[in-house]
Formats: sequence, C-alpha cells, structure tokens
Amino acid sequence: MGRHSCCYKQKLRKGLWSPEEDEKLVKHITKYGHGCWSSVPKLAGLQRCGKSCRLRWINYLRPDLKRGTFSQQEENLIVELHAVLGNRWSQIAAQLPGRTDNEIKNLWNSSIKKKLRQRGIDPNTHKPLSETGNEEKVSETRKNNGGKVSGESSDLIIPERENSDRGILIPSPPPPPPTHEFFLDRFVSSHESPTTSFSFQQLNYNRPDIGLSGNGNTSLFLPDFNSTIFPPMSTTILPPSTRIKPSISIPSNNSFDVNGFRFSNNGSSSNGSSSNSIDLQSNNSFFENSFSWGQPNCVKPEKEVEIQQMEGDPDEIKWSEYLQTPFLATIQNQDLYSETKPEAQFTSTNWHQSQNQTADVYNKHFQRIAATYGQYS
DNA sequence: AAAGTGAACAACCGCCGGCAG
DNA sequence: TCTGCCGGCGGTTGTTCACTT
Repeated sequence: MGRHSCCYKQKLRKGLWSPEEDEKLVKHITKYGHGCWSSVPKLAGLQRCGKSCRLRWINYLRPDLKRGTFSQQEENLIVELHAVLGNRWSQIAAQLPGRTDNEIKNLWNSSIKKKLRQRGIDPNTHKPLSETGNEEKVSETRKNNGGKVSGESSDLIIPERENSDRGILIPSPPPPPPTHEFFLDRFVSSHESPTTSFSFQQLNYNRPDIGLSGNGNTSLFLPDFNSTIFPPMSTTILPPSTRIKPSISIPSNNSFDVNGFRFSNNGSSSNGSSSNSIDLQSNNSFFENSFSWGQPNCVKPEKEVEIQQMEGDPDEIKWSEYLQTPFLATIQNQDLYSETKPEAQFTSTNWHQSQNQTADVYNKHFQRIAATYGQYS
C-alpha cells in the first residue's frame, strides 16, 4: 500500500484544470481511449498524474454526463438509494445515468443532508432524530418547523444496517408504517415517466451482506411503494450496460471551438482538418471507435479497437454480468417480492425512449462545456 | 462598497482490492 | 506467497460565487 508512484513525481500540476489541459485530455481520449490511466498524462502531454486525469474525465469531461441541477425525482431516488446502500456513492450513481458519484456525494453533503435534518430525519440512519438520540437536533428542528418535527412518528424506516459492511445483521423491530404525509413530498414528481417506472423493490434488496436476502428470516421492512400511498417512483433508469454511448445530436448553432478544437454537429472542422474535428452527431463513428468503455486495464490505445472487435461489444458483456446480479434477479424472480412489477425490465420501447433522452443529455453536456470554455475565454 | 458567510462544486488524499510478475 | 502497480472509492479540503450584513 501507499501512495501512488505518480504522486512522488515532481513538477506535476495540481488544482483546477485549464481549458488547454482539458483540450489535451479530451483530444487524447477521444482519439485513443484512456487505456492505462497512468500513461495518459505522458501520452496526452499533460503534467498531471493519471489519477487526476481519470478524475477529470469521469467527473467533468465525459460526454455522457448530465449536468445541471438535480430534479426532485433524482433527489428522491438518491435518498431511497442511500437508505439501502449507505455511502456507496458509486453504486448510487450507477442508478442515476449521467450523474457522477462525486456529484451525488456533493449534493448529499451540501443539500440533502440538511433537508432531511430539517424534516427531523437522521441522514445517516434515515430514522427520526428522536430515535437516534439526537434530541438537540430535534429541538432545533422543532424551532424551525413551528414546533412540529415532520415525519416524527411516520417516517420511512429502513432497517438498521450500520454494521452491514462487517456482515453483521442487526435486526430492527418492525417500524410503524410511513404515512402519506411523509411521502407526498418525496414522490411529488413520481409520474413523470410512466413507461420507465422504477419502483423501490427494484433496488438490490437481495444483498446477502446486509441480510436482505428475502429468505423469510429477515427483518426487512418493505413499504409497498406500488400502493396508492407509495406510488412507484418513476425515473429514467438505464441498465448499467446502457452506459451512454456518444450518439450526440446538437443544434447546428451549438458548434464551438476550443483553441482550434472544434465541437460541432456536422463533422466539419473550422480549420478544414478532419483530424481535429469531433463529430458529435455521427451515429457510430467517432466515439464508437474512440472511447474505451471499460476495456481491460493498460491496453495500449492502438490495440483497443481491435480488442473490442475481437471480444464483442464490451457493453454486452457488462449487460450479461448485470443480468446475473441480484438486482435483476429480484426483478426476474417474482417470488422473492411479489409486489415487484416487471416494468423495470428494459423493453425495446423504453430503450428507444432512453436513447432520445440520451441525446438530450449530450446536448446539455456539450452546452455546458461550451459555457465552461466561454467562462475561461 | 466591503466584509462575512454559506452553498455548491471541483479536486485531492489515502486506503482498498484486484491483478500480474 | 509476496510485492508492487493500478483503478476505484469515499472522505475531506479547497475554491468560487452569490447572498447577507
């Protein structure tokens, strides 16, 4: 263990990334894929460590990022996922296409935590603060809420999982059922997307490490989210395999240049050099062969396309892996949770819908990049 | 107008587990 | 089996900006 070797190297830049650095990184990855991250800075001509490049790409430059404020729907989903997964931000982010773990973590720490406390809910345990013994916070909340602690006796109670990481299941007594009052706010936007409804049961309740295996011996409390009191929480959940491949469409007037590096929707570059052009609209061309979506570590960039062709679509591999996870097993095995509806299964219909949504995501993302570079210039 | 404050966001740090030699 | 490298993750800190005093 210990620090990465790259961290010992001198003369490595730290801090905020400049547009020039961004450009170098984007150029390199779009052309070769990231391959081995530790080699990226050298190959891309950056004085950064590989980790820094990886972080910058994943959290900011990736084309499939959905920027902008979180919707109420997304916040609700984060709260529910956090109740089940805890601070596993990467797993939570996996359920929110276009969002990064860092982004979600920041939102949680800066905003959601506070909102939950204001409602008298302990953000760590998702229990009422009065139950967690933090009476100081409860009384503080009472002041702010005119003497009432919202959800004081009716909050959603998720079984204790504080020691779940150590494989210790601490049974919780059956909590009182949540009331409509509490969920009304949380599911305020729950019917925006009727075709891709995501219900709470579709989460990975089947995790043996937290004793949610549905074997009849768990103390799991599962509110009926499909009832009228807890309507299904709808969102645009994409299966992990639908890692958004760049098939981007942006309005023609959204093309922009970054130091001669043109982002456009028509494949033409400002300087006439096709090698300097990123065609965000071509269906499979540019990104399809350029990005490396989860390829084996440290594959030399020039070999990547060949390897992907040999091994088939890496996303298909991911999807097949995904099919074996308890997550989908829960969906597929209706016996485990009879309330689970098959709506989460990804049909071709909602696949195409999600593709349209994906285009919006790219649109927003590149508008953001354009805006960002506009700020610098 | 200047200083103070807090929210939001970006990036770093250190640890962990997987893997190859 | 051991060791070192690497990617990934979560916690934390730093920075910027808007708002308030």
